Amino acid sequence: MSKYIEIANKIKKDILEGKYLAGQALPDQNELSNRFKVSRMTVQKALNILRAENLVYSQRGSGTFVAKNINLTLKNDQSVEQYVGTTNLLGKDHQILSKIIKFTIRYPQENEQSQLLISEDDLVYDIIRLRVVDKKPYALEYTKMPVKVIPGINEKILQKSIYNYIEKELKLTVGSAFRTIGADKPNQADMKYLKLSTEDPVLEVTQTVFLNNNTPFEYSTTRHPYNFGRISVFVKSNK
Amino acid sequence: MSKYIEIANKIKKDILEGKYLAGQALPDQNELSNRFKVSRMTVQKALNILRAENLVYSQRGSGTFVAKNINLTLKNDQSVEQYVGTTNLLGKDHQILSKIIKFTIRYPQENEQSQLLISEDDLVYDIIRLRVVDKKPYALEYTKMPVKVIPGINEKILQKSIYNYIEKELKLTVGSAFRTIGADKPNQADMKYLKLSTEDPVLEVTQTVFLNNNTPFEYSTTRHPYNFGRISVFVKSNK
DNA sequence: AAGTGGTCTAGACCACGGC
DNA sequence: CCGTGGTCTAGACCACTTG
Repeated sequence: MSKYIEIANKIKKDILEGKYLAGQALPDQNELSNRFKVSRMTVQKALNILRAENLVYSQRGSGTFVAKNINLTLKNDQSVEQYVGTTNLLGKDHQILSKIIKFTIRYPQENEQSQLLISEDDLVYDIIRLRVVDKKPYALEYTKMPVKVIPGINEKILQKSIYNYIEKELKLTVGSAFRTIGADKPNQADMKYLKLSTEDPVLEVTQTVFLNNNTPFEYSTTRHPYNFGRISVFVKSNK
Repeated sequence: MSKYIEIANKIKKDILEGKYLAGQALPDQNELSNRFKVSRMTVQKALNILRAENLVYSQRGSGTFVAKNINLTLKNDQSVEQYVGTTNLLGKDHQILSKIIKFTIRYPQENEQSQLLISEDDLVYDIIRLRVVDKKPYALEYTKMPVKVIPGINEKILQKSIYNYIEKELKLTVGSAFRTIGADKPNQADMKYLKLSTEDPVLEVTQTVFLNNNTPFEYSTTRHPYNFGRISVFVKSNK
């Protein structure tokens, strides 16, 4: 592992253990470069990571300080990956089942072609799954994936986790996701599978998910019962 | 301005102008450092910016390539700041009005103290505003702000934009925000002010917003009619 | 004035991909 | 093998804050 990542992790550990308290200054960069026996540039690369994670912030002429709101930042650590992979999100304490409502392979529609950057000849999986957590309906998922990017999907995989298959079996890495979130009235399918009445709102998340190399591999819409929980997002200004 | 930012902007401009097409390789780092007459480290700092913005991605041994999905990335450029400031979000083409439903100053509740990192003696504004866009109710906003961080709020400011006041008058910079998003049934106030019926869902966004130096200055809940639009988020994996 | 972080250099070595 | 990006150095200068 690179030095700067190790240093970032050490400092991070110190912060989480309370060695440096919220709002306090870290040792200055010269001190850190002496302590870790590296050049100052390397220290700065380490601090860059912590700054990007919002654990610390720096003020020229003054110092580098532990963020005043580390607690929130920690919540966010989960939520960056949160929506990518329902199975991972919920941990081991819960019983997660998937009922496959539809599973076919077909040619893509126009909007699917443009979202997944594929041509009309490239086949896509068309998947509808009901996700059930602790015997309560949790989400109704409409997923499209290009076969050539994610080969070998079958019912057995769909019953477990597509994301585990992608990362563990295909050895691909999930990179980023573009999501839009909205509220909606329940439709017929929602009421049937999520067991909602006409007055129960639905939280809908539509996303395109990309691999590390920027290839889109999933275009999906997920509809949740309104009281399933909330979606967390941490947004950094780019100024 | 620093060299690496100027270089990042130049390359960005080239990409946006289509000089380098989606998926194509950029000139390699040595070439760029010759072309811009800077060291390779400086080129790399420039590329770091573009990578963070998801405009390009690099593959060791192979090259640096323009992202295949620049279009989405551009949408995201708006949405990073999207929820911070309704007025800015919607641009000049629309008529935006704010009706002040409540505006008082009081001592904070416990959850407000912990969200805003203030003590029980620090006063907060307690603001409720109805936001109206093109004569249609757009949002019902419940805002709490610490008086000592954002001094001088008055009704005139509330009728326009709090964020303009913070950035232009107080010369403070908005840094980041932590948001949670959920769907809910409408309550009495929603139905009255947003003109909803009992079957119309509400999209609720609760957020804590921070200044550049990590000081929280806003803790708010905003409730939108379900068909007002959607919230966009771009999420990068941190692996 | 002293101490802090931010930028920049010129060169080195390494890890990886593709030929 | 060569060309690519990734890391790292030792030192320099600058910008800013604080006493």
